[in-house]
Amino acid sequence: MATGQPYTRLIRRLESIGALSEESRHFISQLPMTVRSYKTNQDILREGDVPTQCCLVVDGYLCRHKMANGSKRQIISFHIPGDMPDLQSLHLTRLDHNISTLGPAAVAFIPHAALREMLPRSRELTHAFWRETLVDAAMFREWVVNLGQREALARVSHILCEMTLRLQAIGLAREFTFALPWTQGDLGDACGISPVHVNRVIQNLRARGAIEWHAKVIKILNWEELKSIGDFSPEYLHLRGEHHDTRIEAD
Amino acid sequence: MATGQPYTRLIRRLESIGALSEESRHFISQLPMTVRSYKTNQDILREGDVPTQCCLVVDGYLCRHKMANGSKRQIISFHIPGDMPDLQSLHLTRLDHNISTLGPAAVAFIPHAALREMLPRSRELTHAFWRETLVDAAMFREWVVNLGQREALARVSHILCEMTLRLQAIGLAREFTFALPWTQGDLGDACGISPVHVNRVIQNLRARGAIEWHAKVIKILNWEELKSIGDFSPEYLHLRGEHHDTRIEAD
DNA sequence: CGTTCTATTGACTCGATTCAAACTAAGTGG
DNA sequence: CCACTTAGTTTGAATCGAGTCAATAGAACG
Repeated sequence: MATGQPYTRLIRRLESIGALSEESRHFISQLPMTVRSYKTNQDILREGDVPTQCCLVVDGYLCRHKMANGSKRQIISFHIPGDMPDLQSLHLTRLDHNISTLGPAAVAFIPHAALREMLPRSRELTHAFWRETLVDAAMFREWVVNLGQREALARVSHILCEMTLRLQAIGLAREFTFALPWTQGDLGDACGISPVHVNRVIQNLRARGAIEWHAKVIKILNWEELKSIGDFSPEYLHLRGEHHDTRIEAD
Repeated sequence: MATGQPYTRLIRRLESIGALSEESRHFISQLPMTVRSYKTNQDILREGDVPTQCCLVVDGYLCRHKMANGSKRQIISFHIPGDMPDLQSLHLTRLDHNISTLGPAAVAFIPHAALREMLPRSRELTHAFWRETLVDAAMFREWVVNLGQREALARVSHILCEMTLRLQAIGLAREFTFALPWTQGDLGDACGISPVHVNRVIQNLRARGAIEWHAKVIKILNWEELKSIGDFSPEYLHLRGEHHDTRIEAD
């Protein structure tokens, strides 16, 4: 996994949903960034915080989560390199959820001031960043559908499908195999099911020959079946290119 | 329910999350709008559509929803006067969900062209509209928590709390009483529970003396208890003003 | 005034949770 | 490098929240 410069990650992500001009890429490469490393399950931001900088995932996985009833954790989104999980803090001062690592991760921080100075100068980048937050919202909508209307087996399959395409879009999931440092408990908190049941679901998927998952590496053995079990259609990801019926060609 | 001009609704909504200058209010009042009336359960936009205008709720309720497994409907958000449920269409060309009425409604349409011309001229309005879409996303996040971590009684209570505050914020829910043209089935599609179970939950809330609901009018009898049952905290709505522990003063 | 949609109630079933225990992998310190 | 500790995975049994099916009652509509 070549680390690359933080801004390379960001450019690649922004380009996965829309074209960027040479000028925009230059603007981004000029943004000041401070990179920091985190261990597993470390909080990066907490509910109620008032951030003065935005974070950008460079390596590893982050998640956003909220607590319900004081103790139950709901994971709201997963974030991969190139994502800016708190872009919203540019316009909403107080954070309404937590941001933490899942597994070790590297995160870059960009001061709000730098972004606020850059955006008015580039309509294309304003557009791109705004759209980034809108795609974020689109994923939440699908997450709502996932939790509200699908049973456990489909929920888990759906999330695995989403991760596959998102990782492929930034070049981190060749051949349908990728690192996934989540515990089964994490996945349960994302799907709204108990860790015990996650385990049963995963064994079901293994028995069907749909996936292989061992030592924090997952391999999708039967993409079509996983999509079908998970009732998955990729339109909501608003990725560029066609329908992504199969991403095999996206080597 | 005084109808008022469409732009009055919009200004009021935008001001419920942040201040607007005189100039901004003027810009908005100059936007071209075409108002149309709809009956109950009419589609305004469908998944896959490529809108060329944004819609603004003037009167009544809209909802956004997606289908899962081809037949199950998940309602993703409710929209009240002043909301612009497809603001995102400014930057995401293809709609990934449906927008329909719940009960009769009046909707104003604003051409994308007019908004695209206005926004670059006003940093405040770009900020305000962007923030509007971010608050939208914040409500989705809470919706995810609601579906993922709370049981049926709490889910329903939580949504009723949310509607109360949102309606109060635009002056449509004095004294904790307001019109709600949803069927129990609609509410079930929003909470991810069956219509039969919605009925049982409502009767439970009635028996506790928490609400009264009859003839499409709901009255919150015990706000504190409803909040407590629904595990409700209003921060995610990002409304202006303090903590909204009680909104009685917001006459 | 019948047609249709919505609300209500009861009985049965099922997916998922909880509790508990066993097992395995991973990490720490001596 | 092993012994100990801790975190994560796996399995089974009992229980429960919610769904489904079905039938009835009531409200709204033309």
